[in-house]
Amino acid sequence: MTEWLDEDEMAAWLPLIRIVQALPQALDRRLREEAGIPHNYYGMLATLSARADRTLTMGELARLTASSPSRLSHAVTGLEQRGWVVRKQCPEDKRRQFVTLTDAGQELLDRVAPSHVEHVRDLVFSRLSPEQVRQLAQIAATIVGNDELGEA
Amino acid sequence: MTEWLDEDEMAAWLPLIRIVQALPQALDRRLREEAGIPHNYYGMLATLSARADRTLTMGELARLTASSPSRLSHAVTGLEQRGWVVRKQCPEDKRRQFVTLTDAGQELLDRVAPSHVEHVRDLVFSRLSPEQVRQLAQIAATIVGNDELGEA
DNA sequence: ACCAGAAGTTTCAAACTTGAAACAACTGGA
DNA sequence: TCCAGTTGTTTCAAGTTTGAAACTTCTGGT
Repeated sequence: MTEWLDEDEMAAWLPLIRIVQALPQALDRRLREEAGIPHNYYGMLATLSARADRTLTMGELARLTASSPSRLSHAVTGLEQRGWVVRKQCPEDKRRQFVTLTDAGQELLDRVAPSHVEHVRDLVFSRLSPEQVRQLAQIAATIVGNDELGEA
Repeated sequence: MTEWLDEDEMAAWLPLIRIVQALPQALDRRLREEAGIPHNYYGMLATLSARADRTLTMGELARLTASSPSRLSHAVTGLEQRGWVVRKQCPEDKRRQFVTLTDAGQELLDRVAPSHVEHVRDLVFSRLSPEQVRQLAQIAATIVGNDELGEA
């Protein structure tokens, strides 16, 4: 017997499902206008940028950005064509490929990040109390702790 | 001068961005296995099903599911080919099209819904306290209240 | 009644994503 | 050493999403 969602859960689920649908779309649209790339491409660049050497293997980057291998391969091809990342062979294990953020990629991030952050603030944090921000951090961390949603 | 995200906001943002990326993917994959349709197609059927006459216009359905007109048009074409919805002209305003969930569509929902609900519970609610569920409902409703994310 | 503009929907071409299959390189046990 | 199995990545074909442009129908002002 399946247990249905109760009233409180439903009151959380309906707006949450709306958020996971509409939030990435809103971020996507803005980033496409400003940088010509989708939101998760931006996430890939930002993830590389957070590394000391701006470098990760394809597999690590796929895991960190919750991307399928196939999707990441296509994405990196696109980013490489625009000159924002480069691929390099891993000398120790020739199956692997390194991906490195280029200077041009870093410049793109530097240019786009301020407006992106402002957008995030507008969409998510502007109307939440400091208390709610802390609650959200707790809740979101708990949800992400689920194996299927994959720990970053 | 752009204000950067503070520590608490960052602690909320990182897992939240992970959720909006990974949660729809997880729901998608399961629904593709069980029903052969993506998650937002399921959302369209469920939205129609919640109506007394199982009917909405294309525009209303697009708004309720946060879909672009173009995307909805393609989606409804696919759902129509599988026999789960039908289009009908609106007699009062011939620009509009009604979309109605068929019996076959309702049967699909009835068949798939229990496992889908269980999945949602697994991914989101299983580890949250009742208090956190209420907090999440508040927070999510506030975020969805933002105009750009569109009220349902 | 006319007609400019608005509203609702679909079509178009290009881009992105998907799972499965193919491919290449490493690993460990016989 | 050999070779089955595993791991990391790319290719393939099919399906989905996108914004813009096209199309049809309605509305309000003249």
